[in-house]
Amino acid sequence: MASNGKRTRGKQRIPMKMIENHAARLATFAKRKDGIIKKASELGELCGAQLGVVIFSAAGKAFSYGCPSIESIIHRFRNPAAVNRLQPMPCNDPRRENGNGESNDTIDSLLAELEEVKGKVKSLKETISSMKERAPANVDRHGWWEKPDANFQLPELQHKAALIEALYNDMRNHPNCPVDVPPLVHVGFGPGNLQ
Amino acid sequence: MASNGKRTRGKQRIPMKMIENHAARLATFAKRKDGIIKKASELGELCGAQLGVVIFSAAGKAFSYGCPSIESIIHRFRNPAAVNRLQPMPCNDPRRENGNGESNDTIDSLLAELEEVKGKVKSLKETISSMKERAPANVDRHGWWEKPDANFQLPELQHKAALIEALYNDMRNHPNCPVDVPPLVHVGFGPGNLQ
DNA sequence: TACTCTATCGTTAGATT
DNA sequence: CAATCTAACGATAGAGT
Repeated sequence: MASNGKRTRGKQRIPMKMIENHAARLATFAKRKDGIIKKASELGELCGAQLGVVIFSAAGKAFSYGCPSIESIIHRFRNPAAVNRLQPMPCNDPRRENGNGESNDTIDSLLAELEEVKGKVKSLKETISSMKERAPANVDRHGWWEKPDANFQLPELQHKAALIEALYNDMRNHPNCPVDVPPLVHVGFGPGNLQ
Repeated sequence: MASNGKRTRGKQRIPMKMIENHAARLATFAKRKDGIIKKASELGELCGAQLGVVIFSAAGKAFSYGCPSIESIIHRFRNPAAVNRLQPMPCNDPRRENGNGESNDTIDSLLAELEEVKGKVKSLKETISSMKERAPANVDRHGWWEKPDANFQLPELQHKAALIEALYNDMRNHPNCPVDVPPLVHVGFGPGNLQ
């Protein structure tokens, strides 16, 4: 606890040199490795760039990220002549066989690919989390945007209705929305009804 | 100039999809490419990690960063055995089991784990697909369940409204729903209006 | 076109669990 | 230890030059 009233001191500036404390160095490595890989995936998505990142921890563990794949990036980097034939993997490339353009012939590359796929799992989970942001837990047994199933009870229906109303009102109040859209009538679902 | 008194609007959130505007895409590419390379150099410096980044712009120009060099990173990634001699192998590293670095048991278990994680990726992608099932592409720039942003135009709003109406009707017709819930009035959004 | 300037957003250091 | 939580710091979208 900081000496002032705040719960933490927040992010602090650190000198740009090897972090001496072992635990702090490992923690920073894990966070920043994830941060770089996220930035890399965003650059690929936003700008249509192809790029790859390979990171070895101080302990020697390999991590990688590649768009469309780390192997394709290394191959392209090594073969500038092939630069203009980027999107599809060349048909005569032996690595085509596993469909991902990646050769699996060393344990290191397997470990790296494993980390890469685990990273995908993480980012997919983050995607799902952001999709669910408007969804309180009790409505989230399946996902509030789905058709309610037979087990839905009234409180859940009311909650779901409130979320749908919020979406509808987002629409109604949108600047490009025609002015005469009426408010949503919510008899039977409003907080004052059928409690 | 922003409509309020401020000189700029500051950094604004942008959707994580290909930036349509060509100039904006180039500007973002240049900034973010530099940002990633800076982050990479910091990770090397702070944590003693070895890492490399290779980036191809959409136009095909290559950029790279490596610590200690991009070539050494690619070489190490491709030739784990050679580099592993330079650093002590961690005691819990599966590669220790076999002096030649290629235990079939290890490879088999890695392959199995890889398949397992790939299966997770597949099921997560299916989850996301089912979440998006009601979302036609033109409304899906962010995800129709999100609040519409300022760029939404009328046709998208109409489409979004139709989807919200469908949800509302799922509610109304649900067996546990009170019978007196009125139909959603959709003047201004229905297919016959404001086309 | 590339550089500068701000305000805001996303990242992350440090503490806690 | 890995995950979570804050608040501060650093990266950057958009506008201007």
